[in-house]
Order: sequence, then structure tokens, then C-alpha cells
Amino acid sequence: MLDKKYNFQECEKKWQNYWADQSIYKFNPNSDKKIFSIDTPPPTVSGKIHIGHVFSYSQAEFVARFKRMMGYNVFYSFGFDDNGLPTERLVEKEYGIKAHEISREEFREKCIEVAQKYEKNFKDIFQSLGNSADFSLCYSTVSPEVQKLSQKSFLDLVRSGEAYYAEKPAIWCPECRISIAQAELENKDISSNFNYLKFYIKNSNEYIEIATTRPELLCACVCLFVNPDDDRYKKFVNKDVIVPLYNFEVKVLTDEKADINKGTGAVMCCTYGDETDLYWQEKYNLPRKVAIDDTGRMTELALKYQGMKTKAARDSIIEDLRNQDLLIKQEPIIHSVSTHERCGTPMEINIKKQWFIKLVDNKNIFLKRADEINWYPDFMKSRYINWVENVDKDWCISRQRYFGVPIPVWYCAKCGNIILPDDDELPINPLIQKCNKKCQCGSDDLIPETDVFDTWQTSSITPLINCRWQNDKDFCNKMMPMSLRPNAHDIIRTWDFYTIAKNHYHMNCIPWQNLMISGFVMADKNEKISKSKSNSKMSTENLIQEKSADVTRYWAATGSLGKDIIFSDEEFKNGQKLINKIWNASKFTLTLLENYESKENKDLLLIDKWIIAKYNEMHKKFVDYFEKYEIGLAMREIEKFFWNFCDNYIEIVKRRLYNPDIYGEKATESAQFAIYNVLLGILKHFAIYLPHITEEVYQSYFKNFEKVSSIHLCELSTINIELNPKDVKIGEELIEIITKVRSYKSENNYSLKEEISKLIISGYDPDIKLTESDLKDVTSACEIEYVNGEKSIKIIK
RNA sequence: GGGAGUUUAGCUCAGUUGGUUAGAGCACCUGCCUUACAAGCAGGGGGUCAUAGGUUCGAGUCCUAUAACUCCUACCA
Repeated sequence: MLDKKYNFQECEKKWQNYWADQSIYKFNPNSDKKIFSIDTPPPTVSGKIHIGHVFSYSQAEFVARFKRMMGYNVFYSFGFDDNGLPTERLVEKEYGIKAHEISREEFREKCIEVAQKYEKNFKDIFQSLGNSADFSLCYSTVSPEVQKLSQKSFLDLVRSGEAYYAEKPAIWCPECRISIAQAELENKDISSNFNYLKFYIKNSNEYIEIATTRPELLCACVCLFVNPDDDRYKKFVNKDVIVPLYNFEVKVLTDEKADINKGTGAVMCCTYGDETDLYWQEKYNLPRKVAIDDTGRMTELALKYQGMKTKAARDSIIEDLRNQDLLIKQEPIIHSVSTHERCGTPMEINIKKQWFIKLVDNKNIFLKRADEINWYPDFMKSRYINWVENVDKDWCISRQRYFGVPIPVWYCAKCGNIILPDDDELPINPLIQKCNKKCQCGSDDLIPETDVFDTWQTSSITPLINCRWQNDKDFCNKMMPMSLRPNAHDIIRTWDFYTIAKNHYHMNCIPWQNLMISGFVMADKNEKISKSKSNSKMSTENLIQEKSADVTRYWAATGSLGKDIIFSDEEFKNGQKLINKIWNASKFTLTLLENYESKENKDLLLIDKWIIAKYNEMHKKFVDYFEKYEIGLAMREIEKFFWNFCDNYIEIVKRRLYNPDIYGEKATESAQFAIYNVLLGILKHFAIYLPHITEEVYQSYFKNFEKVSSIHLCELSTINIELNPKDVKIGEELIEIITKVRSYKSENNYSLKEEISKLIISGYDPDIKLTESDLKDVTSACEIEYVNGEKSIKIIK
């Protein structure tokens, strides 16, 4: 029988090992069962697993367990997203170096080393949480197999024209020194100054006032714009003005986009200060001037400021403007600036020849694809729609970095032609492997591409990886589209969007039928969890060690779908209480089942049928919630039922079971049938959330009867007995009477076992008599009398 | 500026298609050492459902407006 106290440290480890040894969660591709497949987003290897991961990944884990116990053949994979910038940054931090300071190969080696270290740590943590992914399906995005698929994806898109090579303005991060995609931008409020500058009209003492936040771009000024309806400036239109400090001339032009009410109404156009500059450059075919280089320093165009970082140049230029009486005034402002989400550096615009994947032309298709997917919760779809409608740039996938999937391309040094490898050469690194072809022009002087792919180029094909695209056609057809993608709402615009786009291009279908979006963990109300907040109190390892994996999982289950959750000690306390209660209730119940022999029972007592009916009701609600991915609400149903089972049902029948001699075999077997099946059912439902304690109880008793090697392979179902709707009604009436008696005792400060000589019941269903012996036991009533009249009870002490 | 979400008890939240007296947990108060559990059990107090209109026999639920908070997106001269 069970120990007095539940020892989670021992049990959790024990069962985790058992599940691994017995391959309990292994996916069987040959099974006849219906497949439910989960496309787990591989966590980015960029540091520690934090409580936010635990929350989000647990949500998916609960679904995997639910589907498994509902009879599905669950494909639940795992992976690590270990190529790309996040991992590079982690390596730079760990070694205190910068990637460009050591050789490319040396840096790659360090990346692989660090990635492996962290992946082991990630895997250990997920397993110590009782994660039921099939880790034999684990992949890493930098592995040769995945690189091959990523490169194959690229080559296919090049051939179909969806990927193209072009020299055009792209978003550039001067800190990371790479191109980034629109999706990687994040708005940030930055305080700055509006600087009012004098642009003198050529050969005149008159000047136009210009307000700018970026005076360092003066050297790249190509013209001024005023609104055509702005009366103040009409006389200056088409005149030449002198750019301050630099003293070259530019024209004053008109354009609708110049806002009369902003700044002075006149604006300088520099290629490229921002998006509007880009727009104007293209519209009016203005000269392209590059003021800032790849590293965020001023170019030779800036003359004496050359080599300075933009911020320093700005300060220095303002100083010079002031000294030369060209600065009229400064106004402090706070404005929102697009920054690189990974480093917070304001973006610049840069022109390079790079690889792009078409997005803009196919926006309508991507919007239609979203309609084919079930979004949970539904309103998260509007975020996707909102984003896709706003996309105005194709996806730049070239990254000027080292640790990523190489772009498999050579360029002819003579004619600039692009040369692609054959599919069977993949994966290939053009920097190492020589091209075995010649250019069409006959030249064999080929230049390898040095850039690598954006990490999302690879991350966006996780469904293809999971479905063994290119490796197993039958399997791929069987699996595609996958059943479910779970992720948090922050990556809808990146991961979900790119994956939908890629899957459309490659498979001409949606990647998954269902999308489950979870919320974020908040440190406090309105306060996101940040590194400074993520103290040891919230470290995943500590929580598992101190509170147990089951309790941590319990907390992760308490949220509702799509909503942020506040990290709360309270919910951990509730979890601990629940575990304790499950243990005690199981321990007690099993003592009542000591001589139980499992068999069908068609002759159940009314109250025993009642608890089974309640159980079946609970099961249906539970399943309904789960089908909608409302994991937390489902858990509430089983919790509610479980406490009712303990406080009412067990209280009612325990005396019957204490005394089989008095109540007879039939009554005893009836109660035993009910508690055996209901407790087992309760454990099965809880097993989704609390896999360890439920397995412990299952293994120490139920397995002998059920003959299934783990509770996690059992099926969730109702308990099939013949029920009469009246059974439930009378059960409820019995509880009502018991509550009234308890209330009477409580109000009179009696102990609940205080004897009462007579209980007079009126107005209840006559069949309430069928429960008389249970009622007598639980109320300690010596006699019960039934009378006609209003619904009420009377107690004679 | 555009979009989405939230607003129900002191706190955290349920409340499915409109239907009796609006629910739970925590906290609080009062009892009870009951042959599983005091980390337990029983009982109790506490809400103008953000505000204002409207539809309806009937609104926490549907419609319109307003406010506050949060998130996404845009603006970045």
C-alpha cells in the first residue's frame, strides 16, 4: 500500500526513467490508430529555459497526453533551433569574444559546442518536467539532415521564382551587422531632439527651417519636400537651397507626403533615413547616397565626421551647427523607433545584393490560408491578418553571419550568373565545397556565397522536417497537414506566418489544421517577465526541485487559452494541496479496496450510480473543453469533481465499507465497484497534468487489474453502467439533506459525528428511502421519518 | 491613426446558444482533533456584473456610445 507521505523527489525521477526505458511515449508510424501530430516549435538555443517556456510548452504537452489517452497515435516531436544569430550571441557572451575576431571555422566549432551543452540542459529540464515528447524524433536545425531540407527548400523556391536575388534597400542592424526582416523589428520609444536647421536659399538671405531628428544625415540630403498646398513655402518650390555645413545645393520639391502640421512643414529627404525617404527615392528617382556604413559608422560622404558612430556624429554635427549659427532651436521629443528585436538597436536602411522570398505578391493567398486553419483562441487570427495585411517587403533571408545554414550558391566572377548545386549534393557549404559546374559563359571562376540563411528560413519548415519531406513520400502525405502547432502569441508574425507561407509554396496546403496560441508569463500585473525579474524564485530548475514537476505543471495549467498569466505562489500552494489530497484519498481508497475483485457490476446502489453519473458528466465537460484547447478549464472540472468525490461520496460510503458484515456483500461490492472505477478515472484525468503522482498510484495498485504498462497508455472514457436520470436527481437531493444536517450541526457547534435521534424528511422524492442506510451513516441519525408536505428537514436532537 | 483583448466578491478568475435567488478558489469570520488527510472537514459573510442608453416578457450574456487598462500594428521629417 501507499506510504504515509508522498515523496516526489524519489517518485518523479523513478517514473521519468521508467517512461524512457519502456519507450512509453514512442511514436509508432505503423499503428492503425488515427494520428494526432504536434509541430512543436523548437526552442531557440539562446540561454536558459525560463518559466515562460515551461508555461507555453506545458500547454502543448497536456494536449499530447490528452490525445494519447483519447486513443490517438500521437506524433509529438521535439527539436532545437540552434543555428543563427541567437546562438551566436550566446557564444559571444559565453566566451567574451566577437564572431569576427576569430576565424569562421573556429567560431562555428564553438557554436556547435555551446549549442550541444545547452541542448542537453534544455532536454534535461523538459524531461524533468515529465515532458512526453518522443525524443527519438528530436532534431536540431543545424544538423546536416535539416540543413539539407532548408537548402532544398531554398533551391525549389529559386527554381519556381519565389526566391530571388536582388540589390534593393533592406533593413540593416548596425550592431549585429546583418540584414533583418520586417518581422524582426520592434518598436521602442526613444527620447531624442527635434533640431531646427537653416537651409539658406541660394544667393539669398532667406532660409527654410527644417526640423530633423537626424542631422547626421545632412551629407546624404538629396532634396527638400514641402506640401504642394503649403502657402508658406510656395515661393521656394523648385529653388535651390544650401545644405548646412556641407554647402552643396539641393532642390525644393513638393509631395503630398510632406505633412503641413509636422515640424515646420518642410522636410529634408536623405537616402536613406527612413521608409519615407525610400518611397521618395523610388518615386522621384533621386540619387542614392549612403551616409552610414555596415558597422553604423559615417562614410566618407560625411567628410570630417567619417568613421564616427552615428550618435557621436550627431552630437558633433549639432555642435558645429550651433557654432555656425545654423541651428535655430532644439525640442526634446519622445518618438517611436523601429529597432532590432534582438539587440534593441535602431534600424538603418542599407542596399546590398541579397536573397529574398516573395511575400508581398501573395498576401491574399496567405490570408486565405489562415481561414483554413482553426485558431484557438479565434481572436488571435486577427493578429495574423493585421500583420499580413501590413507586410510591404519581401522576406530578406540573407544574413551576413557564420553559424547558420549556408546559402548554396556560387556566382560567376565573369558574368555574374548564379550557379546552383544539384539536389543530391545537399547539404553543401559553398565556402568549403567546390562547385562541380561551370558557368554558362564557360568560366569556372566561381565565387561562393558567404552569407547564411535567416534562422527563420529553416525554422519555417518544421512541418516538412517532421513529415520527412524528401525522405519518405508516403509518410509525408499521410502526415501533412499536421494536426497542431502550439506557440505563444509573440511569434505569430514570424514563425507562424513564415511557416504558412513556406508550406503553401512547397506543399500547396496549410501546415497544420489547428493553431493553439498561449499567453505570456507576467512577473506581476502589467509587468512582463524580464531577465532582472527572472530571479531564482522563478528558475525552472529550482521550482522543479522545491515544488516538484507536478506542481509546476499544475501552475502551468491554470491559465486560460491565449491569456497572459501572472506568476503566482498561490497557485503553487493550491497545486501542493491537490497533490497531497490525491495522495491521501488514494491511500485511503485503496485500503477500502483490499479484497476487491474487479468484475462487472450490474446491481449498483443508488448513491454509487450517482457518483458514476457525476463522473460521466464531468468527463464530457472535460473532453469538450480539451477539444477547444481550454486546458485550464478542463482541469477545473476534474478538480471540482475530485473534491466532491472526497468530501461527499467517500464520506457517505466509507462506513458501509468499514462494515461489510453488516451491510452485506452486494452493498460492499457496489461501493467498491464505484470507488475503484471512479478513482481510476480521476487519476487518468489528472494524469494529463500530474503524470508522476498518478503513475505512482496506478503502478502500486491499478496496474495489477488493468494490465496496461503505464497509466499514460490507458484510455480516458466514461464508466459504462445503466443509469436512470432519476438516480442523479435523488443523489443531489441526498446531498442537499446532508448539507442541511451539517449546517445544523455547524451552527450549533456540534461535531459532525454528533448523534441525532431523529431526522424528519418531507417533500423529497419518495425514492430517497433507497439511500436510507447511507443517510443514517453520514448524518449519525438513529431514525429517519418521512412525511408529506413542503420540502424541508427537521432534526430532533 | 488602424486592429484585438480585458473590465464580474478584497485578490485570481469561471459564467457555453439571453432564462429562476450571479459561481469557484484564495483571503476573511465561526465551529469541528470525524477510525485518509488540521497542508483536513463543516458552515458563514461579502458583488448596482466598468459607465450610459437601447432591443427583449426577461440582459453579466445581444446592440450602440463612453471610459480605463493591456497587447499587436502604424507614425518615426
